[in-house]
Formats: sequence, C-alpha cells, structure tokens
Amino acid sequence: MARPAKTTEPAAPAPLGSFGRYAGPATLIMSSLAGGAKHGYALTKDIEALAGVRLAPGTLYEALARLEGQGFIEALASEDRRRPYRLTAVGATALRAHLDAQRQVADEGLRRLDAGWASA
Amino acid sequence: MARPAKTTEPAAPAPLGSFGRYAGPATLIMSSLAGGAKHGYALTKDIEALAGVRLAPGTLYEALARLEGQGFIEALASEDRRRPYRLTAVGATALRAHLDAQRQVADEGLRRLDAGWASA
DNA sequence: GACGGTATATCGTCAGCCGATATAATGCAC
DNA sequence: GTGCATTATATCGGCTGACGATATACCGTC
Repeated sequence: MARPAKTTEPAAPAPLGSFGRYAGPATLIMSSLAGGAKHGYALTKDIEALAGVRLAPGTLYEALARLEGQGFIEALASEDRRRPYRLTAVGATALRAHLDAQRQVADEGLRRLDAGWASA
Repeated sequence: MARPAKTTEPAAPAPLGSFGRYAGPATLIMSSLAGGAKHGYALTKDIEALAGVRLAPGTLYEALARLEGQGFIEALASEDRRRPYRLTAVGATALRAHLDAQRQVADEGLRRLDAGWASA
C-alpha cells in the first residue's frame, strides 16, 4: 500500500484531477495552445488559471515531447531560453474532436445527475 | 507506442481515448451510474454507447473496487451472479464537480479553437 | 552576491490502464 | 441434451505515463 492516509477521505471538492490521475495533461496543454503559441512555463501558468491544475514539470515536458512526436504540436524557433510550441492543424482537428466528445459525455452525465440518480 | 502508424493521419475522428490514456474510466463509470444502478457488464455496454469507449475488464473491475474504496460508489446486494453498484451521495457530489470542471475546460478549449488558433 | 522568480530537462517511483486468461452460469439452437 | 455464444466477474503481467525530486541556468533587484 503506497497510499499514506487517503483511503477514506471524501471531503475533497473534487476539481479536475481528484479522480485518481486526471490524465488530461495532453488535453490541457493543447487546449491552452489553442489560444496561441506558448512555451512550457507559460503553459503551466495558463493551465493553472484555466483549470486549476498545476502540472508537475515532469508531466509537462514529457507530454510536450510526446505530443510533438505525435505531430499534434510543433516547436517554434526558440528566441531566448524559451521553447515555444504551437498547435498543428492535425492537433487542432484532434483536439476539437476530443473536446467535443468530452463535453458530450460531461453533458450527459450532468443530465443524468439532474434527472435524479437516487430515485429508482 | 500502441498506435501502429498514425503519426500524420488527421482522418481519425479521435473519440474519447485517442489522447494517450484517457484515464477517464472512473468518470465514465460514475457518469453511467448516474443514470441508475448497474452491474459491471452492463456498465461496459452503457459506456460504449455513451462514449464509444470499450473498457477492458481489468480496467473496469479494478476501477470499481477503487471507487468503492473511496466511497464514491457502493455495492448492492447481488441477486444472481451480478454485482450491481450504485452512486453514493458523496460520489454524486464529486461527479458533478468533476463534470462541471471538465465541461468548462472543454468549452474554453473549443472557444479558443473557434477564435482561430492559426491567426497570429 | 544572495535571493526569488523564470525556464527547461531528466530520473526514479508508482498508479493505474490494458489485454490475456480463467472460470462459470445462462440461453438457445439444433 | 449437447454445443456454442453470450453474459458475467476476477486476476495477473506488462507497460505507459503522471508525479515529485532534483539539477541547471538565466534574470532582476535588493
């Protein structure tokens, strides 16, 4: 058991990220880049404002490398010590489809919750 | 890489799950349960219809056990060989918060995409 | 010249997703 | 009443990827 003392704590308000590992770093990064090219550190800040999630540096730069390898984002010429990234057309298309699906699921879940999950 | 040869193919409709690991099994399971108590196998089917994602059995039953341990869902008395689960009040609250946040991020991402990511 | 913020990179650990596999009860076709 | 697909749950091994720690270095300012 690696879990120190978290087995029975329901009190958390569960923002994005509370359900085990959120595993949305890629989605968050690309959603942020949809607003314009940014370098890694700026992404961290924007994502924190956008979703209230602070990505660990390892998570961020590893995800960046992975996304670039997948052709979803591309690195721009680095002016100073910053390495800006930009969404590719392929990435934009994939992001849109992903976000559409995600919103659809969220809407349906919310609809079901509002319909009264405790009735039955 | 589990993906065979898809580095530059925008044709894929990118359903939920194309961004590496979707890591939403918990969200999908709870969203499904928001529509009423279900047993594992029924969840698989409902989630497939709901999100186009087929959860592997390992993923499903392990996530079920984890969610029960977290107090988000609870097992009902099993009638035959089925083990139905139901959302708890805590689970419903957590799910709503999570889904709200997720939809908000999706909306903002889509807004940015529509505003023209390729301008600048 | 020390401190704090900006900025990127890499490593070890571990959670958790996935496919394979096992098991068994049910339904139905024949 | 045997054979087979479907329903149903459970567990194991492998691997991906998230995370925190750590390292490095530049910058401004005090």
